[in-house]
Amino acid sequence: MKEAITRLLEQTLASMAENGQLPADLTPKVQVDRTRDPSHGDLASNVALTLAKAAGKPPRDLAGAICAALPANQIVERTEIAGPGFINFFLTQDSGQAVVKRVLEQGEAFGRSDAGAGRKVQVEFVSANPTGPLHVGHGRGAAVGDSLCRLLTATGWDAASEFYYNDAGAQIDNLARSVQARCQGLDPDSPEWPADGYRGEYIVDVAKAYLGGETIDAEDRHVTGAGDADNLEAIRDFAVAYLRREQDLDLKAFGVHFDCYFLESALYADGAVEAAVERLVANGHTYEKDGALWLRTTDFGDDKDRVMRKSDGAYTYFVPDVAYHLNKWERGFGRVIDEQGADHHSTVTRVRAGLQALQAGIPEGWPDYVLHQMVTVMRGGEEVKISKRAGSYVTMRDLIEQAGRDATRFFLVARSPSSQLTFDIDLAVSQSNDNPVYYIQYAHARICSILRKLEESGEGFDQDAALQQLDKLQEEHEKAVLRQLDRYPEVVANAAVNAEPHQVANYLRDLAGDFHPWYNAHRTLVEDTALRDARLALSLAVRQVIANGLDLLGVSAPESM
RNA sequence: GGGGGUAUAGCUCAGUUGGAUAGAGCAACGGCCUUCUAAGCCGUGGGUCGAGGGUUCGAAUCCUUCUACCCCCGCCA
Repeated sequence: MKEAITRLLEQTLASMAENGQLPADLTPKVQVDRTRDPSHGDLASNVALTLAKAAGKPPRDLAGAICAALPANQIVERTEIAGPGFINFFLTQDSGQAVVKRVLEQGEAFGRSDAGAGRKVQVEFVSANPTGPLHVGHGRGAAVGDSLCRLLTATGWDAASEFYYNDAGAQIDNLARSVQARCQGLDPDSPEWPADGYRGEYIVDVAKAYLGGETIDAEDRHVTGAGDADNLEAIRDFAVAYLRREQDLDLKAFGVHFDCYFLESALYADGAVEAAVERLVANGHTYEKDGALWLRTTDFGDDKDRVMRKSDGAYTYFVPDVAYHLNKWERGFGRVIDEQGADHHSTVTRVRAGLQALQAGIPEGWPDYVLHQMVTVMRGGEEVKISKRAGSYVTMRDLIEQAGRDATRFFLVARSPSSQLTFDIDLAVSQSNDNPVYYIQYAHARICSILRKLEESGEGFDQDAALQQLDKLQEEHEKAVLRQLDRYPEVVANAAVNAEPHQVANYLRDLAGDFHPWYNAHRTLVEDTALRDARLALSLAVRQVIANGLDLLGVSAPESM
């Protein structure tokens, strides 16, 4: 609807320019906004304000001229000039009610678009090292990243989700040594405990399983514990498989699916890391110093150069990162979004610098990043410090088990990624009824309940007939719901473009907030068949949009609660 | 010291990309269930949008200077 008005205004301005009512060289940016106050109509534009100076007319006069020049159409009932020169559009009843038909006809497709035109995009998220259970921060990444994939798919992108799985490098060695120490009966306070070892209790579980000869069935690997505390290699393989399986279980419980798990070790195995290094050296962006190989990232906007190959011969993590991203580029992902915690912010410049230094034709700002700010966990009114290496933890599994999948997901996705998030466990668990997700799901369940009631009553519902009766929707509550439904496609488009799933969450809250008052004020199953049909049609539309929106967040839409 | 983020009601947070009188939930207070589900609805109170300056018809939103908090600044990831 907003677009229709925008086009109408553009036409009008173009014809005014032809008539000489406006300067011909004007390239007006037509902006149309929804009004906050219904007394200002349905939509409003500020064109008269922005063009006043160029047109050499007072804004209100110009607004009047524009209104007078507006071509005849089916959607605008009348216009008003308000305030300093806003043009307020009051839409015809038909145009406002037509959204019900669109929703019911398009069903699950309502709100989707082809803006992405089938282009490939990859979203990488979570990418936790297999050195411990997933914690709340990973949960936020999972919720945001997964929703982002759904949003991109819904807006016409060919979206693929990916988990970069770091199964090589120093932290894995560290993990193996920690498990070995536990196998040997050491605890983190003993003097022989490895430096920087993982101190968490879960390491004990891994060690017990290894010593007990347990078999681990992870998604991509099956390992049986050798039971030999001296075999560090066997311990490493077992520990990685063990923790990988734990992460699989958590992600599955969270309803998050990955199209691809990418193994860091594969980059070493197929020579991609070496090849990247050679290319960087050949391009002249490296130098040796203090026994290490450095990349001159300062040539590409970094504040200091970075070590690629340590003096012990091993590569720093960012070298495989660069090789990995080159691989993504070569796989044809013209767009890549890396969803990470803000504590990894420093890798952004570094990876981009490395990619530029490869001189592989990769655009400068590639890839995109969505960095979510840190999650603070509160329990018993106190902050719970999360430290993987120290072993203090609030795991994703705890949250899902205690607060439920839907509430946890909603909670983690409902805020702007750039905003720090306080996850109050007591609130999520003990007062879960206060969680807005139930408010939204309840609206869906209520509508389902009405339909069950309708069925019990033996009355029928003819959708085609109902769509002819939409003019019966005259209550203010109903108009509010109609206006809200009309917004949905814009919200989805906006959320996808800005990579902000929380906009969908906010919208659903608003929609439910328009539905519940209507439900309370007016019965749907009334005697008057025409009115009943009209209200049922509107209710079905609300149910559809709630289901569509919740799906974008990975949250279920229950039929009863 | 440098880089990034944030600052909006008692608390947790929105704010449609610069629009009209700044919103929601929770918390507080007062009402509403023999009616399609009360996880709901109706009403009341609550604000120097961190502070100063600037840009313009118009600023919570943009620029600038401060202040406070979070994250990063490793030959860890």
